[in-house]
Amino acid sequence: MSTDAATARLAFEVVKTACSNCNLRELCLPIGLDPDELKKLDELVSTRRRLKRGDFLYRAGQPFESIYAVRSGFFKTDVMIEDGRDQVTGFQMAGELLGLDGISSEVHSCNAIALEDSEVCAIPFSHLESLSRQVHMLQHHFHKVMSREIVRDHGVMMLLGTMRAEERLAAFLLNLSQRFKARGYSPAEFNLRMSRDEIGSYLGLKLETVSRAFSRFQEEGLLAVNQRKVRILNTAGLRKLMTHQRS
Amino acid sequence: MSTDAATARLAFEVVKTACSNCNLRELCLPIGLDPDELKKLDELVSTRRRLKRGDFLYRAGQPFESIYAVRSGFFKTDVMIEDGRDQVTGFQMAGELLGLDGISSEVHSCNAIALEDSEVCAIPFSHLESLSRQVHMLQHHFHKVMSREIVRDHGVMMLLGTMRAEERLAAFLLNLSQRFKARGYSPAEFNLRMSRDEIGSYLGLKLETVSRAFSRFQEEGLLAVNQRKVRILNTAGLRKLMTHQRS
DNA sequence: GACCGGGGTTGACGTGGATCAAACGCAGGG
DNA sequence: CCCTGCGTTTGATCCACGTCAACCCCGGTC
Repeated sequence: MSTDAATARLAFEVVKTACSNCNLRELCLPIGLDPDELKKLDELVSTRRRLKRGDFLYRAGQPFESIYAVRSGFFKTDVMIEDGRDQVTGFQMAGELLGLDGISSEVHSCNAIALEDSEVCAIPFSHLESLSRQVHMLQHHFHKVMSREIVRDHGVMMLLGTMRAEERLAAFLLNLSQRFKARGYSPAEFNLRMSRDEIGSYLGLKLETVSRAFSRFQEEGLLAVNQRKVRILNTAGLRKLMTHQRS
Repeated sequence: MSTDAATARLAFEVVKTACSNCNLRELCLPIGLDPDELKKLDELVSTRRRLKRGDFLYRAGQPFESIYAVRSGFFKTDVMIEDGRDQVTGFQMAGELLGLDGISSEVHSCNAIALEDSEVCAIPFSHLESLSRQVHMLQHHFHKVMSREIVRDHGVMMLLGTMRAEERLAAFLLNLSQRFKARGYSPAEFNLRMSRDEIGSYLGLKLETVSRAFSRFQEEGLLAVNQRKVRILNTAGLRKLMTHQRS
């Protein structure tokens, strides 16, 4: 490879991947960093990966090296046990991190799969650790992100352990809505990137139950559904349903 | 307070709380630290707290300042929603950390309650962050601990989302057994520190269902139960049951 | 030793969601 | 244009677990 070509390619990538001009920086790792610190982070986040719908970002069992920030697109993560049963553990959208599960054993413990054409920034974990030794804000923010993931998981445990089908779906939809909103999209109208089956797996329900709950919400005027297109008509109604004491 | 008395008390506490001579150090934060680094950690872990059965270590909503290492005893953590439903999110025993959920919002997001008389080491979080900027192994190990918590939560999601009652209980008992074993206790015979109701809350089941599952295991010769005393008679049988394809 | 209370067990019955099955609708391909 | 296939919807039936209720067991108290 000629030096010129290499330089050009490099320059191109650096511009493209710079956290400092990424419009997700307020949602992603760089929160609260000053321009100087941001520049250091830019150096760290050097590689990008494009994935097509259905591609695996990583698989359970593969060695862990990097965590990934979703730059665009949509992912799911799932875990599997020997007998073939699997559980979707989360859906990730722009600005969210993937791969934190791999730190503990240096091997990924779940699969991460693109639900639509997507792009991620790879962040070599050892570099992240060494940079976060220098940049306090980065260190602290990274800890917050991991902690937030734990809190989120507790919420899912609550949902799976104590809520009934319609409450689960309502909670799920409100959560999606709020995350779309945080990214500047309409909180009321969006396209689901996942199938009924994937929603069911996440919520601990069968796809038929998910479908029926959607139909019921529609009958009750809470939302309009057509395949994967969802429009929320009554947010308060959903929220009320979610916290509704059983009978 | 006289200087002598203060010194004496201090010396006493330092000895008592020193990670360097704690027999849990291979299970807890100090893993892999050299003697020099251990000494720094000793300085950090300055305060201990004793709790009686039923005491709250912290409550949801309280400001987060420290994480806690269980030195002896047994805890549960739970989250609650407005309508009063609650979900036990975990049980913690010696060497395990409590409070990681509080990092994300600087407020605890769950309750931590002692299930028996217990003792914890408080680790001021800001100090931990600054020490882990100096001691790479500590930093790395702390990240592993947080990640392990995430992986554990995914396991619970799997359990709640896809397993049936007896599979859940089997998984729960095997997990406890393995953790007792790691601490030098018998993996086959132990006392449950939690009630049927608390087990049920953790496993997403009602207490009657838990009780029935225990009885069934006993009938099948998998274990001997008497109130909270459990003896596992057939580990392989439990393990097989756990992964048993439904139908 | 009688009483009491809280956790645990067991039984009878009800029900929410799983399962099984059929049909629909939309996208892609010939 | 029709055919094909997959994801979704809807209906009928089933069953695992929840609910309700009685009873038991054990430890603590007077």
